[in-house]
Amino acid sequence: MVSLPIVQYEEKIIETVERNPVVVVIGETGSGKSTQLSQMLHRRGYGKIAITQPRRVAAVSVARRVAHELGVQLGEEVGYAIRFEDRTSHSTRIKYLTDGVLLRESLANPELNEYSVIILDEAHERSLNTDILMGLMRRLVNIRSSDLKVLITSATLDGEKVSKFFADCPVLNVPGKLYPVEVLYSRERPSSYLESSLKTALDIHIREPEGDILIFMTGQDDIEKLVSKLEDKVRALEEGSCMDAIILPLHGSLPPELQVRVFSPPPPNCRRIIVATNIAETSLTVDGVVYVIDSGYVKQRQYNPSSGMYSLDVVQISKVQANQRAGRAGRTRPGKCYRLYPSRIYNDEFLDVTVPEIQRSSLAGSVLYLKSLDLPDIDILKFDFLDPPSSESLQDALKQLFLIDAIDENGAITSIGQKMAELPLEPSLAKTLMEANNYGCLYEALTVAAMLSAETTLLPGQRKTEKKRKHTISNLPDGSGLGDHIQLLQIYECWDQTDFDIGWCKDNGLQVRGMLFVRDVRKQLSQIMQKISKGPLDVRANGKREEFRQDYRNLRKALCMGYANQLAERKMHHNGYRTLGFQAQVVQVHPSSVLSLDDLGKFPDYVVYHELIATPRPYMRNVCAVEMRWVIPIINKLKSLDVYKLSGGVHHVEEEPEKKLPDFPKKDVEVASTADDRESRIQAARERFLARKGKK
DNA sequence: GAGCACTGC
Repeated sequence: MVSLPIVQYEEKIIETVERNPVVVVIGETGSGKSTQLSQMLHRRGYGKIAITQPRRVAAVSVARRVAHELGVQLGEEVGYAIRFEDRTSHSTRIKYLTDGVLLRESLANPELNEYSVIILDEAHERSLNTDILMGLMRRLVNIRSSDLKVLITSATLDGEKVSKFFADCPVLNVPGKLYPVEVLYSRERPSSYLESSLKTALDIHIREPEGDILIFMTGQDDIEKLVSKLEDKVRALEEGSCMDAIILPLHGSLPPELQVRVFSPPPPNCRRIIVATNIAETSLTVDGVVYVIDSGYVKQRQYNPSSGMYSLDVVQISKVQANQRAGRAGRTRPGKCYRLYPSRIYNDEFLDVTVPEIQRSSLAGSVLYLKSLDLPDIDILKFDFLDPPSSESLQDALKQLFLIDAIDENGAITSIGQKMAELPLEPSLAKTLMEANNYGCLYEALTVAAMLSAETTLLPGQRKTEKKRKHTISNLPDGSGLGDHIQLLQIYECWDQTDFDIGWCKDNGLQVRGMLFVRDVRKQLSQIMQKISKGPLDVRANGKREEFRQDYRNLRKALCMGYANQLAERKMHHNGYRTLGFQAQVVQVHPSSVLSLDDLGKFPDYVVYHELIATPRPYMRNVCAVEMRWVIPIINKLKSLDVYKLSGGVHHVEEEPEKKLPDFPKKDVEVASTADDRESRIQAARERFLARKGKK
């Protein structure tokens, strides 16, 4: 422990913290910042210390290590708090928590008086929650100037910017403990990064001394292709010409038991070649890696506020990401990083920092959260944060919130909106629960909301062999033809009837972890509903359920009210739909949907959808049939909407258009926002094209 | 008739 670089800087750090309310600490990998900063401040007698982490596992493992170093029982002086699990007590002085948990805490106590020190760790990852916390911290240090210290840890390329945001606070540099990594660039960008990765990996395997190889690819498809090509080539090598090799895929939808294979060391005289997504960038650390191959690409989910549509695009990584990837080669000894792009691309085209999540997500939930905090001294609409989102994105959020009565026509939060903010759900689902409580179907709505919260983790990732699973398995219910929400409800109820039998999940191809998560979420939502609901609460299944089962009318009505901004109307003579938002989109029901056709081969006239996804064709994922008479009042409300009033009478569009993408190295950023959008769409299309070419 | 980077309250 004494060998950690940060220990030598203790005096300097303490001195700087004593003199300044905010300090930025640049601590590279291996500096020990996550475990040591809190202990230093604790030793100097500061009161309760909160340290946020973007990931649950990190909060738990770092807390465990600190407790061990201090020789105390975990949960006593040192503890952690993550969703569903609070291991702290009255004696806790050092508390590790996920940034989401700290946001929840500040909902109950906006001044966070409990803490003397708040450390936002890994701020350079720019998670949505960390960005919001940074905005709140800027306000908090003014209000609690005498008794609060804030530390923010970040990466080299971002430090000055964060410092500027906090009134030019001091920046301390703490070196990391990485071995040198030699970076090698390609002369030009390869026409196929898959082939290029293959060739580079084989070259390393044949020529270079022992040490594992880590290859960064963009997704499961490419990983599987590369793994099988590598296996062929390695098998074809002449026996005895070089050491053996095992090839391991690593990505998020791999079942956990296959993921952990990368943690067991290879047999002697054998090299491991790990082909991974960016899960290996931060979430999982593979020991023994000496060579890194970096394609320079990543798959990124982005939200388009003008269409309300998500897309998953292959985009170039940022410099911070490239350096993080390279660093994975130098953890145990000096290593090499092969970048499959020229240094010119790195210098001129890569952004310094990954585009923050706040500029890539729908902000309905965040805006509702901030409004519910009721901070008179902060202008939410200016989003006075490190990288403000576009005004278009904010207006989209306001419109959504207005349509579900979370805010009134002047943009002020309503009492129902206040309650919705308490629920750890996106606003549309929170509203669905509130409506369901009125219609006597909260019991079912809780299940639907919980199932949707876990949706992506329910089905296992081996889709090659089980492609048509959803349709071919007959034992799973089909939503009675009414749509995917109803199916999700029915699936959970089947599981409930087996007394939550693990074997039942396995038999039906459902991820056990995912289903257990659903049960936890459901319980949590139920408890919060009990807390915030003053009137009678219908959380237990009671009699009269049978007639309800027929068509789930009330539940579908509640969903319709909750998803008021996610409605679609079928086109006259075919099964395409037109969304009823502000910019009508022509979309299709996703082919995986269980929504059924009527006798004439037609889908229902109206549906609500959980999300729009461009893949690249536009689809509605998770749809539910609703009735026209429920939809009409919503359409009328749509007509009455006045965005100008919602935004508090301020024209934000004209205000600061150049702030939209502050970090793009493009010189011609001062174009109108529509042209700007077009530009980025063209850019995205170009990258998709390149990525497709790479796959061939 | 078709597809899914990674987190998290």
